[in-house]
Amino acid sequence: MPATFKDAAEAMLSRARVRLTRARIEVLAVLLGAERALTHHEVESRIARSPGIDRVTVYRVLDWLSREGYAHKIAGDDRVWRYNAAEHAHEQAHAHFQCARCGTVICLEDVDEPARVRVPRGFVLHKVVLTAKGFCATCAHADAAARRHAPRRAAR
Amino acid sequence: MPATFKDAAEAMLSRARVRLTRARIEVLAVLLGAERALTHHEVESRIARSPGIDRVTVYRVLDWLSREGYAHKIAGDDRVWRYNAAEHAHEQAHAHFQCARCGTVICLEDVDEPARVRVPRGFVLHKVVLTAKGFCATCAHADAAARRHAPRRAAR
DNA sequence: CCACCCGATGCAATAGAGTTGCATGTAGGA
DNA sequence: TCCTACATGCAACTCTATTGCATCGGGTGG
Repeated sequence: MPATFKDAAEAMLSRARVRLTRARIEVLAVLLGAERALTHHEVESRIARSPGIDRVTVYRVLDWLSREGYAHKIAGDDRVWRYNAAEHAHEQAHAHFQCARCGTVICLEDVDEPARVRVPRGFVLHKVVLTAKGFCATCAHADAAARRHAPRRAAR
Repeated sequence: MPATFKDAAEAMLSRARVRLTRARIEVLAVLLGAERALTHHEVESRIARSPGIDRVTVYRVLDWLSREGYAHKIAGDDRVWRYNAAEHAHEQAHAHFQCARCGTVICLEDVDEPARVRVPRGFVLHKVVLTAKGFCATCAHADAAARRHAPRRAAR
């Protein structure tokens, strides 16, 4: 992890009323340096080197980052939270791709439009989330290979 | 739970190569009689009366129902699976509303269009899921009331 | 109509993500 | 520099869901 991410993280967090702690800087730096959304576990292991920050602290920092708007908290189909740095404040058409095989989550950029949604009477709509599901490149290859060896057994 | 749901469940499951067991009928009947997606826990307690079916069996039956296409398995933000009977085989623009306060999930009918999504090279897109987030009617009321009493403290 | 077989079930133990309570440490303002 | 509110470490805990294994039973072949 280049020092630049740590610097960037520090710069992002340098605001009044925000406590600049090592844990926050390190975690945000990890998120900034990631090419995809990371799970708590992944964040933890990418911090590993250096004195080490407690599991629980990482949970709390991730939670704090998402509450404060520095990160997005994404629920996957595997019941695991994933986080990514909220670089571009894409408030509107927010979309993610989720691999049905390995769980990988990435942010999608090319999204046409949010699509209008009507909710029942009395309900309040806050936002609409688009989730694309399928296989990531790695898993698409693996799946294709598996099918070649056992063409009868389709990969669910 | 009217007997009609149980009958309907039994009719749906009466197919060759499908074992018609009490657990499957009861669980599917519960889903058919539900006005919204139910958690495993809710399904279990709605079955409660009558001899009682094991927790694990309910898990396995729900899983089986979703694998066989009789139900949809929905991942919520609270790390709890919710299931609803797959009455109309809405393969395309599938949309759910999810309450950010109580977790309630319902199926949405009024959805404009699936919205085109482009995925990175090598990725395979299976389907696009629309998730609307906000407050259900009950929680919208509760939130409004809470704001009146403590207007400074916005609901998260 | 009955016996047999494979899939379904019950029960207990286990897995794994995330949370909470409490004592201690520390960032940052006065 | 001192103080205080907030952040952290540690351990115990919650909760949903899964797995192993012995037993049961639905439904089909004979």
